[in-house]
Amino acid sequence: MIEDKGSRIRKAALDVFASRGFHETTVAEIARRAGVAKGTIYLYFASKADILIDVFRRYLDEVLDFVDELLDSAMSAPEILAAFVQKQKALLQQEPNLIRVLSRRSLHALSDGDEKMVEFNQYLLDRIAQVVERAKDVGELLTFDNEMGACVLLAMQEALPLYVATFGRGEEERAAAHASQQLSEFMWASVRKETA
Amino acid sequence: MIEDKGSRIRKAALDVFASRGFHETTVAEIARRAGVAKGTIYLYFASKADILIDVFRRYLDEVLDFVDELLDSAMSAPEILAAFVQKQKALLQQEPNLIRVLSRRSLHALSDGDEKMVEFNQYLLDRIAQVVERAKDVGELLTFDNEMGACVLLAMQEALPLYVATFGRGEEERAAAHASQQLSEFMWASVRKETA
Amino acid sequence: MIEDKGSRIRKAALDVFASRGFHETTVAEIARRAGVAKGTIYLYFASKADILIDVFRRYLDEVLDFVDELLDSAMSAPEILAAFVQKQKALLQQEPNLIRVLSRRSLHALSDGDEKMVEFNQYLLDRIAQVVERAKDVGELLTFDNEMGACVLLAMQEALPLYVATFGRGEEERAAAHASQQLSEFMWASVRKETA
Amino acid sequence: MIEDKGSRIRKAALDVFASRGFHETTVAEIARRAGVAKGTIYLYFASKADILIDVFRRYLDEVLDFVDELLDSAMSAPEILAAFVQKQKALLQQEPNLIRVLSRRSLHALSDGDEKMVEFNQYLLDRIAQVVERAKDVGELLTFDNEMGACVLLAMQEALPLYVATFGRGEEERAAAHASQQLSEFMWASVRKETA
DNA sequence: AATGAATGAGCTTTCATTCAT
DNA sequence: CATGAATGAAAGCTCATTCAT
Repeated sequence: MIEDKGSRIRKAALDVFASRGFHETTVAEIARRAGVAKGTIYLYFASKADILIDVFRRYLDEVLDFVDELLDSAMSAPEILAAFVQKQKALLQQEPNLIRVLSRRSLHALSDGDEKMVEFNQYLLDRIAQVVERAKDVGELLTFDNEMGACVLLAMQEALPLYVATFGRGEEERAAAHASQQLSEFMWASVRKETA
Repeated sequence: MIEDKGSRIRKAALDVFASRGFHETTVAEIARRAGVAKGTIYLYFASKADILIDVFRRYLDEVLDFVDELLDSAMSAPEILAAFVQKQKALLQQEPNLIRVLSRRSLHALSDGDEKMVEFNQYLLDRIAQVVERAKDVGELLTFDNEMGACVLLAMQEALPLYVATFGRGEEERAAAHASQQLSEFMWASVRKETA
Repeated sequence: MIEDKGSRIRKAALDVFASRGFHETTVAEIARRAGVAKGTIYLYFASKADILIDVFRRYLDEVLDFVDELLDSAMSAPEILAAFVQKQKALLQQEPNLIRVLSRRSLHALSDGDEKMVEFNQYLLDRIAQVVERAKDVGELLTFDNEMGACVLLAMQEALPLYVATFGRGEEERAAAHASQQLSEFMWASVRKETA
Repeated sequence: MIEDKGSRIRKAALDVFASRGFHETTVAEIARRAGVAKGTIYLYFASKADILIDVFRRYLDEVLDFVDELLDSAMSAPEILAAFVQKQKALLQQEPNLIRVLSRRSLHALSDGDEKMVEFNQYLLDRIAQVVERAKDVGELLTFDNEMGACVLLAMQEALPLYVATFGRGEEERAAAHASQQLSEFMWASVRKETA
């Protein structure tokens, strides 16, 4: 089964972006890794930046679709949060290099990276705010600004790669599992209403 | 009183890094903004990257010194966390562009940025873990991995610029004040032991 | 028949090196003269210095190969010396600018030029010393240190461009012919045994 | 006895030119070595190139003056040639770095190096041609073009640094003495009339 | 006379992108 | 669809020279 050429390029790009960073990666290197000619890349992507954006968009779309499903389900807020963290962990373990590219905040390496980042964050934060909103409705949560709550919950995700990079050298797999489990608890603890 | 030329360059660089990003910033632009010749920059900094590193190191040193003071004080854990957030807010409001450069995680733009970032994080996380450790000793905290706790608390800081950038457009000042107040509460909520 | 692009660049570089010198020559000028883009040069040569080294190596290889042939032949010492001079004259007339680049000792303009020059000289002097050795065996020569004899014979070659540059302005062709004929005689005179 | 500052600079420049080459030498390095400020150099020399030219001119003047004396003396041609070589050897041994700067043909590193070199050569070759002329008058020499003869004799000088650099590594002193003695003999041999 | 901070022109080299084949 | 030779804009950095002190 010959793999789709676009995917080969995306995969190759992700690998090189992860190990060298966006600016240090050359199109020639991506082409070499993907086993195609330099010119071929431009048949599938408009530019080098476009490859990165595409990777992000696909990742984001998957996360967003998942969040949509969570919202449609009958799960409780802590369950949703836990599922969210699990989903993220699963994605990152399925494509380990994604963690490095996301954690490098590679989008910022783009000249218009801020705009795209803000746009992405908008989508995601809106969805998270909805989870929070609903949880509040059933009296599970503290009183706080939903938007800020969403920001905090999203920001906490960064703890995962932060922990892996800082304390998990050499045993990334185990560290990620440990961190993700703890992260779920922290997320819930930060928003739950204190029990009487 | 004529301002120190090194500071002028640092300030100019911060401004341009903030608006264009590290790689998109040219040394010529920094020089123009600082009102000095291109060559002059190299009398004060070894390279373009060196300017960024210098900005980071100064920021980090200030934060670390402050954390050291907090640890030497007799403050309680929630007070320390609040003070920490306040300090960060103060620094960022004193130099608003710092927030953008830090949030861009510009260091990652450097080829050896990862190493420096990890090193910086090490310092900071160790200090935060100490706060956590002490609070635990006095029975204020939940049981959790100190290191992961520190990661979470540090990661949550990112919520501040995230909120400002996403929801505070046009009223950064007010947004930052609001976010920082909320952030303190979230931080404490995420680690405190539930009251019976 | 379109000329090989590498040769076009080599030729253009030789021309500009000859008129401006190595350091005063810019890659842009070479590109302009060769009718290619600046970047194209780097598809054929690793660096500006590499172009010069390549020119030298090709010249030296041709001379060395010729000397090898001479040594394999049954020619007498004076014949070999004359042939050597003739060969050099031919090369220089075939590519007049070579004379200027060689006489400028452009290799010395390279930071590691000395090492390369010494290496080149080693080859050449060893071969010349062999000619001298053989001639001595048949009793044609004065008694002297072969190595110094080789140095003198090689150094004398410089008289050719020296004469052309100093006294042959405007009639290089004729001057070179005259000088090369005289040079052969001088070379032989300097080493032959006096006839009784 | 405090040394003249101009001499200190000249000496320092000669040392650095010898070890690094003209273009690789910075004015800052010369200043450091001479123990003066960068700006001070420009009180004594018009430019970096001017230092090199000055060194050459002083060397050349000394050689030319010496040749003038030789011509005024009653010495025979071979004696003059030997004296000439001796003089050159003496100068080079008195200031060993001079040999490296001269042999590097540093003047060629100047943009207008050729013009100066030709000018210098003109002076010198004219003087040498006079020696040759006189020797011919008394029937000591072969018949040949005086100018070419002068070129050959001058070119042969290069054999001295060539020998030292190629075969005298580590024992420059001894190599120079040996080479200079042999060189005198070669010079005379190349022009003397064969004795019957 | 001496200094050295400041200047800015100028250079090599890289690499994303194009397009003729 | 695929190629890869060719392009040329762009940028960091050096360093000879100047000049206010």
